[in-house]
Amino acid sequence: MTEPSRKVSESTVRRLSLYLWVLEELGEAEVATVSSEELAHQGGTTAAQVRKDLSIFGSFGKRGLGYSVPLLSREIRKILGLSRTWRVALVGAGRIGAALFEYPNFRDRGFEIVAVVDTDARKVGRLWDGVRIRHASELEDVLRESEVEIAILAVPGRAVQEVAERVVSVGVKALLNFAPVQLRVPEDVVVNHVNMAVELEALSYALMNHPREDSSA
Amino acid sequence: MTEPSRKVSESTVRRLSLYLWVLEELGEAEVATVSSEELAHQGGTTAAQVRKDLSIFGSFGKRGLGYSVPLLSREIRKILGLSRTWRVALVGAGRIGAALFEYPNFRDRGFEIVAVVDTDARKVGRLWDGVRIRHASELEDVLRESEVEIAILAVPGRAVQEVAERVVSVGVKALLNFAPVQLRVPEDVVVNHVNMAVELEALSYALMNHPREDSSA
DNA sequence: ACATGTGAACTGCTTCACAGCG
DNA sequence: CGCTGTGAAGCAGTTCACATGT
Repeated sequence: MTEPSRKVSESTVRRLSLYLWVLEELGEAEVATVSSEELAHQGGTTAAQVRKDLSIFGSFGKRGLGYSVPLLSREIRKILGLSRTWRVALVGAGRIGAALFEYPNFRDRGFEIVAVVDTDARKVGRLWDGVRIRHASELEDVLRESEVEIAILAVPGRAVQEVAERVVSVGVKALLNFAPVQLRVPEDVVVNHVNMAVELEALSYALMNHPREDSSA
Repeated sequence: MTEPSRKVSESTVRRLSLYLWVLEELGEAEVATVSSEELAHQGGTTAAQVRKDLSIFGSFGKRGLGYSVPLLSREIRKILGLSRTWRVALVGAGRIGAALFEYPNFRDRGFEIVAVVDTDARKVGRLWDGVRIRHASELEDVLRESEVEIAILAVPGRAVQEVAERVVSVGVKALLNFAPVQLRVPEDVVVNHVNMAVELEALSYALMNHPREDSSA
């Protein structure tokens, strides 16, 4: 069973993804079985949380024993929708785009980049590992031809809202946005953000408010 | 006043960072004043949330009017600790590292990359915009010499825990980790993660469970 | 009149603690 | 006996609604 018994929170989904990383590492190390305790430790959370997260989708463990590593891996893959391949477009072939394209974990996890577009005429026509870079003016055609399901937006902030609208206009329902801009999209489109500036600024805040090892003592 | 009156949540900090992006855009457009309503709209949240977030740190608005764009920008910069410069090291000069180095928003926001290290002997010695790439074996020395406060870890997953420990050993208290691995660090060290795989997998989950526009009707 | 600032209500995530089962 | 699975309790973050101030 992989039918959630209740509404699933965003954070639960993210943790499942983390558990999967841990499980695959354990799998490579030929570990057969793992406790919620151990999974929690390596995944940066608590044992109770692990059990709660998993229990939403079913009972995958054996009492007194723990979870079978290969079985739980398989179940989480199913839950997250990673037992199929997703067709992904990369919009923007700049530095970030290039880095993403090379990121080995994407393909391993079933995300196949089937289309790349850019505005830079010098890049258009080049082959990136078998994928020909097309011009951004053809964006809609490319997305349709390649039957793209997920678009990664790696374009400058000022361009991203317009790009998002064009992507959405051809029926793409999932976006991963790297620009530091909040996208406005229709309700039925899911957007996730990777905002490195926000993460750095959160660090800045933390440093400010946790002055090194206290000097008042 | 920028003293928080109460415990500040992680999410509040992240939203402040987003508000700041919006405010700076408004500032460039010469907008003088903005309501919580408008800030919320552009920042992807609600008006009440905006007011709550800001009220933790003080009263920056004028009733009946809204918030002064330049004033609020300045206040949020102060709150987030962006009125000073942070000395940042980039550990790992691969694709992701290169992309980060070029990311213009970092420098604009006061994050200055003052050191770069890599394990690849061919890269060592090269100058990246005035910063010489040093060998990873010298990591600790480099961090000390350059008085690094924040380390960006852009190294492969299998290496990142060891790198983190070395970075922490010389007193760096803030890490931004790009590897899909949960880091174990001492309590007084802050770690933020940028995990593109997790974001993509969350999209996958969302797509699975929100089949396009329902076919049962 | 209008938009902020905020206590109070609400919602939902996390933690606890233990019953259930291998 | 050990570890999972889970209702119940606790807590944190969000939303509501209005008093406050300009």
